[in-house]
Amino acid sequence: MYAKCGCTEDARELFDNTSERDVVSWNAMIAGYAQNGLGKDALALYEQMKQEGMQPNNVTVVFLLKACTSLAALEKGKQLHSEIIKRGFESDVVVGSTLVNMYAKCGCTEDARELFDNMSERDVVSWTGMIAGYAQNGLGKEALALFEQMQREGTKPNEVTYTSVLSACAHSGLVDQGRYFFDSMCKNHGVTPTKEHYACMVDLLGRAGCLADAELFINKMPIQPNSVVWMTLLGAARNHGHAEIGRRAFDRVVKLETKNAAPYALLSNIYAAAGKKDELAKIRNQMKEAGVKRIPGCSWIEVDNQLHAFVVGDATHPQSKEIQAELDRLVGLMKMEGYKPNLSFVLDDVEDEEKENAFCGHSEKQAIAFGLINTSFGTPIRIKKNLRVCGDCHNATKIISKIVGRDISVMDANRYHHFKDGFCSCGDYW
DNA sequence: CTAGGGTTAG
Repeated sequence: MYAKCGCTEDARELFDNTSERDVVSWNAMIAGYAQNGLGKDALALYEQMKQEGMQPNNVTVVFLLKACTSLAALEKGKQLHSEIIKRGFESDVVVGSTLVNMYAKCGCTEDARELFDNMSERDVVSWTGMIAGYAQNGLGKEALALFEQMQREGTKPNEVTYTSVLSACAHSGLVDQGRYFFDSMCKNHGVTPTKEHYACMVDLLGRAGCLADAELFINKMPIQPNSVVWMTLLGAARNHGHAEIGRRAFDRVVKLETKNAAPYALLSNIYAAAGKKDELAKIRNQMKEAGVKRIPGCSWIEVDNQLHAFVVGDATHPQSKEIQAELDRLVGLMKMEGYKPNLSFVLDDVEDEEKENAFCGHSEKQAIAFGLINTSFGTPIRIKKNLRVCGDCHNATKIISKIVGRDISVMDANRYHHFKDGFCSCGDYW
């Protein structure tokens, strides 16, 4: 009960003081960790569980898999998979769906699909999970093909399925298909669009650069648009450098979410990219007046399977020299590419205030510019390409993608992005 | 024989 409410510490105390613990108590505690973003603790507790001779059941492994998914701990997930086979939990629909999800979210869509095809039983959740897996990895066509197959085989899509389908269209630039599915969902399948569906449509239109359409779409919504919808538009305005629409979306978000720093960061990005220093300063002031605090930015970069994290302002890390060398190399590449540094690109002699400005519009290039310092980062997340950049990373990704001449994948504190053909697919990753 | 799986945004 405590664990479900997010009070994992209280739950743990109670758990530790319970003399007779059965599988259900262990499951509840592991679930508490896994569902509150404490994947590592969940996995650690499982080690303890095994040491104490307690046998996991099919419910235990579902939570453990969820922990692996949130940590993108693919190797651990694979170990669990073999344990699932050994213990005979494989045929459980829920376990199967969770496994498929784990593989897909770790970027292994092919493995996920093979598992999915071999499942003895599939329900609407299994189908939706696999479709979402494709969507999150930018495989829009595969997602839509599976959606067709699902219907052919007689499973009726529900509102979550449609959310995944629309997200697949958005992440793959399938604008017309997305519009079609949105319409047919209402007319032919009796699914009333929710705010999630509207957010997907705004994302779809916004990503494709149809910002005016996206704004019009919001203004015609029959339900009250929430902050997520406006944030989606603001994000799209940032990505396409549209200051006017960005400003309008920003004003809406700030009214709905007074303490969120994200809209300030996004609007700052727009103004910084457009060189509007006056506007940038105004936003900073407005943020101060509203008492909104910036969450320190953290960016990661992976080069040849080595993952490094960067935190603004931390110059004391022992590995800072090696990282600095790697950053210098990347900066050199950028310059060769004819990239023109803006704002405070030059690291050593920036004023503190400039740093603040840039931090407001924190982006990877600015992170690099500040010589943000590495802290080595535990388990590298599996990725097919050997270079990754993370952070509030849109601009940086474009640049670095161009430099290395191929698609790259990106992560920030919460999301995994894969850039392909100018579109970015995002999924939860952290 | 209860628990457990899929969705949106930056």
